[in-house]
Amino acid sequence: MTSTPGLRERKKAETRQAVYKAALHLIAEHGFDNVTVEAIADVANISRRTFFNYFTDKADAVMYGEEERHRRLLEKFRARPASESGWQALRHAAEELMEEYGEPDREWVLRVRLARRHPSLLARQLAGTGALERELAQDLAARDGEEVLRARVLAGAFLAAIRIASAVWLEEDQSRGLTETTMAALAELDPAFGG
Amino acid sequence: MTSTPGLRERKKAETRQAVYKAALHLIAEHGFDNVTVEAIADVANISRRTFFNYFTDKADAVMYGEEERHRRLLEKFRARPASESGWQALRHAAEELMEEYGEPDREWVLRVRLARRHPSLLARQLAGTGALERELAQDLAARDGEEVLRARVLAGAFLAAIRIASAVWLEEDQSRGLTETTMAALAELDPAFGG
DNA sequence: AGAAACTTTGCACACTGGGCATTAATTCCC
DNA sequence: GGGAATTAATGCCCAGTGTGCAAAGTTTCT
Repeated sequence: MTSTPGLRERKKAETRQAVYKAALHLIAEHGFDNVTVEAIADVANISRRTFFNYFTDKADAVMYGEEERHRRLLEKFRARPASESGWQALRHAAEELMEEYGEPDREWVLRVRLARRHPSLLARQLAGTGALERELAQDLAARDGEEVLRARVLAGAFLAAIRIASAVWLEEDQSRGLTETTMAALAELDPAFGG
Repeated sequence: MTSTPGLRERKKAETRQAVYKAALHLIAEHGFDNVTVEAIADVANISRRTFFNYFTDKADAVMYGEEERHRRLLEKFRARPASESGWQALRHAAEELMEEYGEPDREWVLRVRLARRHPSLLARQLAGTGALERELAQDLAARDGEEVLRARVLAGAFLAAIRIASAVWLEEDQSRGLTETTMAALAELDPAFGG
């Protein structure tokens, strides 16, 4: 796994990470509209111009963490044994993901809170989910030889469920753990896609 | 239905409509990035500054049609008899909606195509769906006395299904009609939410 | 080491979004 | 009907955005 990504690649990854963190924390503290790209670039030690080599805009930078999370989910899903149905694999992957990060991943909480309050962040978040939906659907179709339509509905419903579980947990009901709430949301779909 | 909305209100509605159509058609023809707000305002016979009194940005203007569609869906859903389950009411509302506009509502097709190609439009579209999801969930919870979590998952899965059906129909498979495809997508969820 | 490949940066520029003050239109009420 | 009050449209201004381009700086390859 730790082959040679090359110095260049490594530096790029570090910079991207630095910009993301700068964006997230600055914006969490001062509000989306009160932070300029320049301020973010500053904290990340790059020029304003370079910021735009990494991200298309502020929203993109703040929501980069979601992308990473999506990549992890996809990896975990793909690593599930072929004996599981697509739906089971998704459920297990989601479970693993939440165990991997601590229950409340602090950065994730920040992102979700910000998205809740700022339309352009919400939009970015949902757009990212849309991309993930397609990838999952493609894999699902390959895995079970499902119909395209069913595979996409399955992926879409799955992502809707985990997104909603997060929202409900975060803003309404933390009496249960996040994992528990998520599993409960997914359970609602079991009858349709097979437990 | 044609009570007195007042001249002022009527004019505002007309202007909004004019701006929306100008935005949609200009952008459909020249591409999102090749149309300035000024150009849109120009066609709609208002000043650039006034444009921003109606919409926050270009994406907002182009996607206004979706908002209207959402309002219609919500109305139809609310008008369904209380004897139907929430899920049934949603299905019937969706069916009615598609009958009301012609099978392929030309503006809708334009919007979906544009959204497919331009990230910021896609984001806007999905954000709009998110808002609708909340409203539906609230109504659903009131209707059946469902759990909040279940109501939201139901609404989320429903919207995912119709969105996906549209996408699949539009870009992959027009051998069936759009309505048929949508109903097929919803049918995948029947086992979870009751036919 | 030196050439090739790639990245960062500064600069310029058209466009954006919104605050503020002014002008124009509609509504309200006598 | 007409003048005051409300609300919308506009122009001006300005900080901020996103991107093309070319120069300068790094890393990679041999």
